[in-house]
Amino acid sequence: MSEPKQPVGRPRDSQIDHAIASATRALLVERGYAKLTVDAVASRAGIGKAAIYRRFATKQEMIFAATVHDMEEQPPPDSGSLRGDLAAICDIIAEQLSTAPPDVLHGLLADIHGDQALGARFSGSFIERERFVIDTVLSRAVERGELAAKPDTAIVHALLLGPIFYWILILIGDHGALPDLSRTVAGMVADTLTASV
Amino acid sequence: MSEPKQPVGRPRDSQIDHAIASATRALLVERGYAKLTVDAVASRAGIGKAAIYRRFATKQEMIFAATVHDMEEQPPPDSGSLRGDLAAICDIIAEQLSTAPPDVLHGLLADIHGDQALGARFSGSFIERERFVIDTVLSRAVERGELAAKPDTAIVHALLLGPIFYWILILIGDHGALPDLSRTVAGMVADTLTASV
Amino acid sequence: MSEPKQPVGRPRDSQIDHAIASATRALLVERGYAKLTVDAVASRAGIGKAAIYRRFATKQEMIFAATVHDMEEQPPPDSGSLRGDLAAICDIIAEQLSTAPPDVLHGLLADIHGDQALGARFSGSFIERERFVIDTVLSRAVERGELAAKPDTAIVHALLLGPIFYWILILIGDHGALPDLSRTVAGMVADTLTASV
Amino acid sequence: MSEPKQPVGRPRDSQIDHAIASATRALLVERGYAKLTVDAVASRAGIGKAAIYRRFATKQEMIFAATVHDMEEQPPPDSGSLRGDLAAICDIIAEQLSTAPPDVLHGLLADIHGDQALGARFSGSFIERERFVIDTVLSRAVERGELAAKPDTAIVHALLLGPIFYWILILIGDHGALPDLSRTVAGMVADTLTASV
DNA sequence: ACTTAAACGAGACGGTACGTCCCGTCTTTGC
DNA sequence: GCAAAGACGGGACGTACCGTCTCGTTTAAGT
Repeated sequence: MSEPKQPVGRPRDSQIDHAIASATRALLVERGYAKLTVDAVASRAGIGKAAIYRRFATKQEMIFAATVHDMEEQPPPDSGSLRGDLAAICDIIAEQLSTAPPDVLHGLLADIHGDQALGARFSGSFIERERFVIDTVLSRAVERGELAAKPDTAIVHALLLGPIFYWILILIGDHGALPDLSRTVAGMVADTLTASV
Repeated sequence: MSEPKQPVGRPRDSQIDHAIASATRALLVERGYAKLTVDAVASRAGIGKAAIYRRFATKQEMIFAATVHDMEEQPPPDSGSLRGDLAAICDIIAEQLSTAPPDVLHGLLADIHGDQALGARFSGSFIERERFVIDTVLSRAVERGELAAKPDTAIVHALLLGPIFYWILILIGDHGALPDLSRTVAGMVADTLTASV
Repeated sequence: MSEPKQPVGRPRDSQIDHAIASATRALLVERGYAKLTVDAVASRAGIGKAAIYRRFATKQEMIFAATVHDMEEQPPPDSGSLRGDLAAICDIIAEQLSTAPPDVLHGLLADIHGDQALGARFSGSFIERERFVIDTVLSRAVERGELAAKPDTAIVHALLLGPIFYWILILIGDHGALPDLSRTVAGMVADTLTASV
Repeated sequence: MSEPKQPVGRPRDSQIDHAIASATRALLVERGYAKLTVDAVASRAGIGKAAIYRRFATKQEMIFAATVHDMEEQPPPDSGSLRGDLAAICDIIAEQLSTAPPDVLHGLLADIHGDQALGARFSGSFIERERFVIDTVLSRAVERGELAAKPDTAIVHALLLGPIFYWILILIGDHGALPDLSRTVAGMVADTLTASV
């Protein structure tokens, strides 16, 4: 009846999972996305290539796991006001996007949307996580009476994070301007939502 | 003294330029960005690889030329109101982004930002064009008295187009919802700008 | 002082020895020497790879044990005449070589002579056995008065078995012609030896 | 009607054919058959691996071409007597086999007989060449009246070269004894053939 | 019965080579 | 004197196999 799936044979070495992720991240920073090779990751991690391909079907999945998948979950902010919550969400995203080398972001997104399976996993992890955070914040605003009705989460999602992504990914704008942009976006979206009550 | 570059020898065949661009676009649609090879483009176009590399330094430049570069210039809209102009800008962008396969957009962006020269060309063509369009629209709004002062064009750029790009590139959202999103974004930005007077 | 190596712990399972040898032979026939893998042998035998490497240092030793080593010893023939004895020796060898797939013989020989230890074992088992058989037959011929002096065993060995091996291993000749070849070789060598008296 | 197959495109560089063969032979001598890698051959030859795999489907075909296929043709000896001709044939073969590293011979033979296509090519080159040489020598002996009828070439082939191959490949006998063995074999076969008149 | 120590099936591990693919360049022949 | 055809050096990919190494379990011999 139960399916505890007690595994036979030698179990996977979880240290190797970490070693792969670490080596991948280090090499992404050192050499950039385009120059990253699986052999280099294996060599840096002190393991064999087979150990990588036993875990990931392709190089892209490995990178995905080492970056997007391993991002720690962020609990929804709770500042007491919708505007404050939205600003916090923007700040966190801006912070996360700023720390990654810019070509990694593009390479990663290109790979994600060039592979059916990865696209689904991306939606299921990062996108879904953001959706949940925004949804929670909006629900609290409704409870507080700031909003009369909960608006479409997906639309708010795009309105809120779109400008941040665009600034970093497309305009390659000054990162120093990001806090200002965050506040502007958050305020604009908050005003729009409360006004439509 | 003059440099009209009077060409010696057989001139380049302009039909080949078109054949390359056509073959590239066709293969991008058929196979996707990741599976596009220069050999395949040459074969499909019925030409030799040398003819491609005589025109473009890299595969990325070829794709760039066949996609971004060939986008026709759009004059700034002039609907009479800021809100209408912004909505028109959003609609045009949404339309252009919708026609391309999504993985091509990501691949292209990744290549653009992975190559110094292409990045500059992209800024000089697409980005600069949008900047000019938005700047013109904002200036007209100031003349009309809709705005007290012309706000930072780059910020408006991000606020306006960010959500559209995010919807299409990151969320892979329903294209049917794009007109609504365009109107929402344009209204929101217009309200924010006029309110801050 | 004594070294009976009284074993502690679980004793080796002799059924596994047979399972390995059987699986090895079966896979050699089914897939050929080049395609034989240790994993396949283990899988076919229903055992783990460790059980194989506990018994044999290398894949080559395993194959060697499953083929050469298991050949039963043949007592020297005693037909009453040198010619008859030599023909019997040829027939037995031809019979043994015919049963094995030809690529196995070559693979085995290559491995044997590519590995010091295996080469010595091969010399000590197969070669030495043949040498002894031929030596015995020649000695009996001397006793019988068929030969005046015992000729160099190694030379006779080569003269006698060389053509058989060559026919099977190099020419990949018709096996139906082997009895004829055996008789021809035996007669020729016998004549040569007796003529040189 | 004609099929001169006038090739389009850049022709193969015949220097590369030689470079591959030379590098292969050099590395076979330096490292032995088992340690030969395609990458090492490419590196030594100063070429890319693709240039090798454009010419040969597998590593084995490459080695085959560099060794067996490139052996210069030897015209049939014509010493004036059957015995002399046979001895010459034996001497040439013994000489050729002696110069090659022993593990190369075994590895080569194993590969040849482990691959259908290579086996056929081997028969068509080396084996056929020897067959022709022996056939010519036997025909001349018939013309000279040394032989009443031409015996089966394949049988003579095996009788003549078998002992030489066996001595070198199986017995790993002393190479110093080869001239003696050659003479013994040639005399024995010549006697047998002439006696059966 | 209980301990002990090795053997066992399963399969992960480091390493090495394979054969494939593609990029951007170079070299022919033909129009 | 350019164009197609395609060979070239280089380099990464993903696969396969070897011989080793854990795991948790089983089996006998010695207590």
